[in-house]
Amino acid sequence: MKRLKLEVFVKEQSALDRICRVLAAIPEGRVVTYGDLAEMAGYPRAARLAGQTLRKLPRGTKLPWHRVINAQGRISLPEPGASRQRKRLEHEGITLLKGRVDMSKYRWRP
DNA sequence: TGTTTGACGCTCC
DNA sequence: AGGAGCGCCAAAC
Repeated sequence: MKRLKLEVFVKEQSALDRICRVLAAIPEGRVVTYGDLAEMAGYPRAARLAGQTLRKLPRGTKLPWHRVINAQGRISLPEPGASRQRKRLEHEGITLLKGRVDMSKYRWRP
């Protein structure tokens, strides 16, 4: 908890909290970029923070971490994670041509 | 308190 | 199309 000047108390939220909440809202069969994820979580221009945060997720998480790819439509996660991600994406009907997702088709923007 | 670190992104060329 | 260079920014040291 952090006390602000206006005598108001606000619950402090970590980037992990905020990013996880946005992450959970991404619909099946759609993707977002790291930049999108960060921005939607309230951290504009902090794309790297999104990646740094996803990296901390436990292996067994139910959150759709695999729906986050880079702005070029490519998987950024190094192997062996990349294979797991590609498999999960294809399982949701997201096709990768030449290792790339068609962003004009699958990118989710509320 | 200052530096380093990336599952990044954008602009050249 | 694809790579080099540089900017970005909260976390982790």
